[in-house]
Amino acid sequence: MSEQREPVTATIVVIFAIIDDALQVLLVHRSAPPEQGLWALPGGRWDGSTTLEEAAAAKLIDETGARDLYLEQLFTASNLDAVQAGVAVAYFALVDEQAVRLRTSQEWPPAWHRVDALPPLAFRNNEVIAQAVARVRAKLDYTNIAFGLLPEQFTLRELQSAYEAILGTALDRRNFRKRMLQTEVIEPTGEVRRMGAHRPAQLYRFTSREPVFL
Amino acid sequence: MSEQREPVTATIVVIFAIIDDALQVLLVHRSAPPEQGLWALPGGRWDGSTTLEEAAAAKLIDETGARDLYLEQLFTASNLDAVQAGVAVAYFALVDEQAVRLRTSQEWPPAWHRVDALPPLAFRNNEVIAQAVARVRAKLDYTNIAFGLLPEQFTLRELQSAYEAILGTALDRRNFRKRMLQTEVIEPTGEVRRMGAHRPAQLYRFTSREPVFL
DNA sequence: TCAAAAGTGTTCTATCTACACCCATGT
DNA sequence: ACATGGGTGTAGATAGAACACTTTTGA
Repeated sequence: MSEQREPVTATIVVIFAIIDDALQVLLVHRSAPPEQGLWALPGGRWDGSTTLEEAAAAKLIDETGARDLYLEQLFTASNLDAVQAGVAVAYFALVDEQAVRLRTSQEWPPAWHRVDALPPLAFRNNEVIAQAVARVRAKLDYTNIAFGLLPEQFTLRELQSAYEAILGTALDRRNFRKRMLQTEVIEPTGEVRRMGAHRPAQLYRFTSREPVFL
Repeated sequence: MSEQREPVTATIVVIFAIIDDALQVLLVHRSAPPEQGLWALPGGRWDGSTTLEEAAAAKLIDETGARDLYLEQLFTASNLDAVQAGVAVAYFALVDEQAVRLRTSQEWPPAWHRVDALPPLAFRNNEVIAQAVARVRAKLDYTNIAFGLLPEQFTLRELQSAYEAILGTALDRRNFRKRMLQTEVIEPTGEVRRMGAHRPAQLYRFTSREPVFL
């Protein structure tokens, strides 16, 4: 019998933001083997000194500089890379791009990539991202998770653009407004935003910034 | 700095069956510390020589003797027990009670317990089971996963009883039949079952025994 | 006064819910 | 013939989808 090393545990995080009216994901450049030179999801070894969720949150804050973000576990995969036995616990996160400050020190800094135009990815990160996108799309329908993607105050148009970017389909303005208000996902703040030569837009906030099922 | 041991990885399985018109879960008795004497979900260390899913499936077959079962990953928890750092990857499974042969050799053999009347459980297995029940309930509505709980052929009444046992609510016979047939989840086999002094019941099968979304 | 985005209601359609009677069989 | 569970259709309510014009502003 050969000596068995204990399998390693890692966390990886799919970080989403809406940028240029598109759903984008944060990728880092691998500067060392394995899979050197490819883009990959941020992640790292877990040493057991925190909970998994705390480790994922720490990674997220490390990459984005932002706090109070939406973070949810996706699934756990074994043997994502063939180098050594282990599990990777995948999370996904939703961040407001305006609250993010990426690290820029390295030669290849982390960068946003549209989910519909991903570069070649390390390991099987394509599948992880695909699952994450599917989960977010599904949850848009029956939860308020969009709060993770938007600032404290926003116009209905901005909220609808976020939905459309994620779902990849156009939505009817009137029906969208009706649903958001009837389900009490959002409420008007009373303030308006003046932007350009047209009627000012009412500003809204999420009635709750905790996850809520509709 | 203290020496860090690599965190351990374990799989645990919530095995469901419909027994006596109730949703029941398979528990094993802990004969050694920690949590000695309590009931717990079956599970064990993962050594990395297989995929996680294979390890969970092996545990399931080991406990039930049945194959071709429905198995799905639930979530991964860290630090479920306080003894050593580690992660537990939880799965849930749906089995047809008629296909199960439990091990009976031990003094305290594995046993079925109704999910609405669980004994004191080791670790935080209550939470794991609660999550599994919630997942199964939700998926009954928009998938065909009930195929995991039923034999090849069954009457509509048996299928409905399974749904009612899981959801904990009564369903309308006519609407239930309509939905099952319209969505093509099941189809009549042409055979009937004679049971007692009344009209024989048509037998049905699932149109697919692979997971399908409706 | 014009351009540009914000704001607003109604009709139609599809889906879900509620509900009661006849049918086939064994004893 | 009777008791038992199996089988079936319709009407009302609800939720979702489609759709066009008026308002407010800055230039």
